[in-house]
Amino acid sequence: MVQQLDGARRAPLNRDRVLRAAVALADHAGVDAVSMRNLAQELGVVPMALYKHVANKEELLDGMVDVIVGEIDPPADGADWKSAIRQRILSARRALLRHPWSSRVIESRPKPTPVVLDYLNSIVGMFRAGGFSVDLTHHVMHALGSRVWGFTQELFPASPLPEDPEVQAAAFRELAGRYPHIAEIAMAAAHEDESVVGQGCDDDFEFAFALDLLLDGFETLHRQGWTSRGALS
Amino acid sequence: MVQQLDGARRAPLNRDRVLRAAVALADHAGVDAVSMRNLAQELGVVPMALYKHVANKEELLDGMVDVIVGEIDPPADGADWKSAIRQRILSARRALLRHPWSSRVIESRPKPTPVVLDYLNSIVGMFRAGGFSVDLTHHVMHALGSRVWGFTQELFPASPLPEDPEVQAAAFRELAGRYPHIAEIAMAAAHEDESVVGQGCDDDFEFAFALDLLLDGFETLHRQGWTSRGALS
DNA sequence: CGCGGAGGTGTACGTCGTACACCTAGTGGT
DNA sequence: ACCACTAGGTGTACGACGTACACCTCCGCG
Repeated sequence: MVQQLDGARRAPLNRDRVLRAAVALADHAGVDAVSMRNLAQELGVVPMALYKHVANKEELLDGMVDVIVGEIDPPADGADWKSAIRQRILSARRALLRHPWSSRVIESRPKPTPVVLDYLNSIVGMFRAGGFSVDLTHHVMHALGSRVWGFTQELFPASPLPEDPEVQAAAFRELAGRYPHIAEIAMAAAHEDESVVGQGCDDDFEFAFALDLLLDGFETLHRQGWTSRGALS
Repeated sequence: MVQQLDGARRAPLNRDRVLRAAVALADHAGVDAVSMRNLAQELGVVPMALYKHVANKEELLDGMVDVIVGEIDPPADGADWKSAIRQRILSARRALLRHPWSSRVIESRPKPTPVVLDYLNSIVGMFRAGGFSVDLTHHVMHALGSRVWGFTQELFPASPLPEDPEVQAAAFRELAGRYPHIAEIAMAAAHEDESVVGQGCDDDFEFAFALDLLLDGFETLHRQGWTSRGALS
């Protein structure tokens, strides 16, 4: 029988438990709270114990990304390339949004893990299966950039609006004075979701807008038999 | 007269000198080397002295971004919206590339400084001056994302290739085995610049490719009188 | 003359990642 | 039955880091 003489003996750690705990910690306490020390405490273990399962903190972060990538749905087969890729990327986006810290972490990784490469490889494959030339596929992947992950950098990182409508109005007046054009489009966003100065933009809409713009562009180029030869200066 | 009794008395620091020194330090030693301690040493001063000119490290980083944004050319007037914006963004890109660390730092800033808002405001204004509706301009800015700054996230962060061609070939064979689609497009990139396995991609080409794809898309929507009303589900 | 403030100093604290030596319990070989 | 080996967990320690706080030292102004 399993020995548990002196109280409940902890099941031994393993890489997977460490990574999942790290993800959970980041989810509910923010990614900044993910220090080796905090994480160890969360697991009821001394900090150095973690190093038996991950080489160092960088590898821990890589592993956390892998966990998120693991949540992305597999490709839907039977669909045309465009909607298949669209669905897949939107699935990636859903995974990312479940873990708001993950886009920042993904950006920060200096080199892709095998799991990441698998994902990218499969996206590339979907373009190829759709009949895209190697050449076009290459450039198209670049054009997608971080959007393959389902996110775009926020230009205005959505600072939470002040509660007091008085203060809010004042802040807005100042904005309008100094940055009239920004104020104008901020207004438009607010009107769209019919609140006074709403929660800002509908991020999902913005994402889909940009994604579809790109995919449509890709489709056109593909149909035209675009090659980089013709485009080079 | 200026006192300099005991040897050359250092000219007093000021915010600007601090920021410029920080940029210079990041340029030649990498952004990770920009610690308050290192920076202070570079300026021949004790770490805490910096806090008389910058509130804290976050503000220092903000200031460094401002320095870079200050290097972006002002809008070229007299041109149509499309080429004016194109030029401006490519100028931003040139500024960024002069300081390779800056895209990472820009990404990391939680809220935009006035200088950044000025830049964004002026880009928005350029779309508006081109006749874009407030509505379309808004979405178009989102679609641009980090590309207004002149960068896209690198999906494959360009790890320096190993010197030894033997090792290089082996690495490539493994890549080809596990990630055939990626290998394929990597090959294509290599062929384009006609080296065996070249320095990888022509980033400038990739950037312009994606930027123009977007700008063309924007133009089409603009001409069609696109509004978000019609696009909503 | 004196005093206030701008600018620079020195010390100290808490946090971080992690190197290194150590311990411990369970396993396989003989 | 023994012992060596090892995977996993511990404890201590070091050198970064950002920065709070008390202090000093001038300069210019009244």
